[in-house]
Amino acid sequence: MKPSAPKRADPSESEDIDFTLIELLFFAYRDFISDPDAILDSYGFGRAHHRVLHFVNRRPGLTVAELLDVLRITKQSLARVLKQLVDTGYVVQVQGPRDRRQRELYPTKKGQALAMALALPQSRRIRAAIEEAGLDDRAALERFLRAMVNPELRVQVDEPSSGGVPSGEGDSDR
Amino acid sequence: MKPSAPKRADPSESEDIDFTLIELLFFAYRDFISDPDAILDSYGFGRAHHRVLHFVNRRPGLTVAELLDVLRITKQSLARVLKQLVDTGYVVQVQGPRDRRQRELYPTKKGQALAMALALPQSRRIRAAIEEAGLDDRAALERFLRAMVNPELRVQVDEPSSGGVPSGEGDSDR
DNA sequence: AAAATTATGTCAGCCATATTGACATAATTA
DNA sequence: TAATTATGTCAATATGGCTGACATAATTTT
Repeated sequence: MKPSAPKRADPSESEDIDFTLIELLFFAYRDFISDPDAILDSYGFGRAHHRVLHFVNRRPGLTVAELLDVLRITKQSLARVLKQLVDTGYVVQVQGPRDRRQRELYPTKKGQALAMALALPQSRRIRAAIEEAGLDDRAALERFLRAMVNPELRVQVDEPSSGGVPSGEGDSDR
Repeated sequence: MKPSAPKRADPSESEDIDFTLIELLFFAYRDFISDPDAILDSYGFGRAHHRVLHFVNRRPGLTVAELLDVLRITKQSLARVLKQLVDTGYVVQVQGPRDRRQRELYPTKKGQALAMALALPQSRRIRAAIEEAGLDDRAALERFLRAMVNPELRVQVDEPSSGGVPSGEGDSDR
């Protein structure tokens, strides 16, 4: 234990700032999304499409409102990318069974395939990093990341796929 | 050990994808940057300003070219935000001592203060998450994040503050 | 010394993604 | 029937990226 750091007029109560981890998070996340970015480019898609496709694939059958809630973007921002994904046959919208105003979103086979292709390099990067770091306690990493999320939003983090597969799914005409 | 997962036509070689950590990284990083975002708003700055100020503060005296290299953006993208930071007195540019074409970038007191204010909530979030997760091996987390970065770029990760403080620094008129 | 290269700055324009506010339609609930 | 809700859409705006071109000053090469 160090004999109490040199007294100085710090921000707040002379609290040390963890610049190292702040910076590492920046670099790590940037490279983490660079993998799918390259793939998306060749499809004419961007990160926004990735996010939408990811969550539609992970939580098939979620409604537009739920998706907006998870992504925390506005309806208008979603509209453009969602429309493109639907038009190009990666996502289908089916009328909600109980509430016919709702549109449940499902990935098509094509959508699932792309979602997988995008996730694969990310997953590999994570796996390789865990191994390289000799991080034997994977659960601890998961707990840490979960704890980084705002408490109010942790519900979303814990609810993966919600339901089954829709009836008509094969392809989309609209 | 499970008796080999059910055979299926997976991507590549039936590799399991770690959707959980992929998603957690998304949520964690989003909330991680939400803290400074709120502060930046009140200054009329955005994330781009944050990144510039962060690295100028961390590596005082770096040149424009070095900054571009770290941020991996173009000169034109940097120009806008850097100009604003200089004009509003958060960053100063001093002519390079050896090579007078270069502009060394330094934070002013004001700039240091803002950099600190932005880093503080992020650092606190990290600290709280480490504690909450009971992550006793902080070094392992650091190794993991470092391993997430592309090997070619890890040099940058490891080189913190490079030099001393410039001569005239107190404030800026231009 | 002249020529080539380098570091920086700047202009003009484009794209992706986000925002707000307003309004329309259909379906559900009160 | 009236109010509310879920979704979609229009118009306008902001931010932060991009490319390409070009200018200036300083350094390095020839």
